Amino acid sequence: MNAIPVPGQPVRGSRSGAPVMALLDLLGRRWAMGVLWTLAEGEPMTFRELQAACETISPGVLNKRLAELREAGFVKRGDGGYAVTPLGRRAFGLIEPLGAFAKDWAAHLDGA
Amino acid sequence: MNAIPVPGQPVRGSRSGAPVMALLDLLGRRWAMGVLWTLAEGEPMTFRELQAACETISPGVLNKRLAELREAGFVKRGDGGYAVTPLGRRAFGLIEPLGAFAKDWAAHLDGA
DNA sequence: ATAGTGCGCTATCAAAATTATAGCAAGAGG
DNA sequence: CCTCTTGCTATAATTTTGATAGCGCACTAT
Repeated sequence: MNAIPVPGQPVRGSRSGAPVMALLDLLGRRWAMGVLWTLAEGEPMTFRELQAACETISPGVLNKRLAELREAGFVKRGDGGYAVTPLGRRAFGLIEPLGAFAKDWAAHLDGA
Repeated sequence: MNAIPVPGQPVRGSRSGAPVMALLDLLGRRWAMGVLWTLAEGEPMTFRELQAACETISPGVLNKRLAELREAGFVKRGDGGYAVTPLGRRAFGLIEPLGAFAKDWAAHLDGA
């Protein structure tokens, strides 16, 4: 199985492994931000709840993303299922504004 | 060729096409955020400059991401090459804080 | 006119990631 | 024991991405 991108090591997109590039690699994987988003809004959630909330994710991918997010320290397993860690919550705080922006974007695409 | 995710249409991750899910689909594609980031910092850039700045991106993928980002209204072509649009700059403004966060994350991974 | 040079890509094929689907193993409740 | 739920694993099909070659055009120098 392949490891998570680690700052300081070469990652997809940067041989130098600039931290931000490692993070973009990690979060840019399909579903990664979606899982974090969904979980942050409804924690704690069981595997199947999460799967249902994500509508179309497959268990293999969900499991892989969870493993990565856990290894990265954004998500943990506890009572009641999966939940975000404090670090994960900070990450979510950063992507949350995308929600409002997305609405403007939608309007932009309609309008012109 | 496949279209960009559009808010209001089913996208990967949401049959309802919540705007944020469409945006996460678009930006979650490999290299999408990296290209936006790189471009926002060095605009305007030619295709080849961008390719060089991204170190390991292949021209096929770069071209595809550029087409998507252009269709989404985040990037445009003008004199001197590609540049971000005002909307794209706003998007960049949202992902830029990930840079600082990534450093904390790196420290977190080291520390514990 | 001809021969370079750089640019924006397209073509092609291999490798990797993602998807859909089936279903197993373990624990709970009856 | 039987059934149900939960957390995943297995497998194969499909899509995406990655690496590399090189085309067609514009421009320049010869």
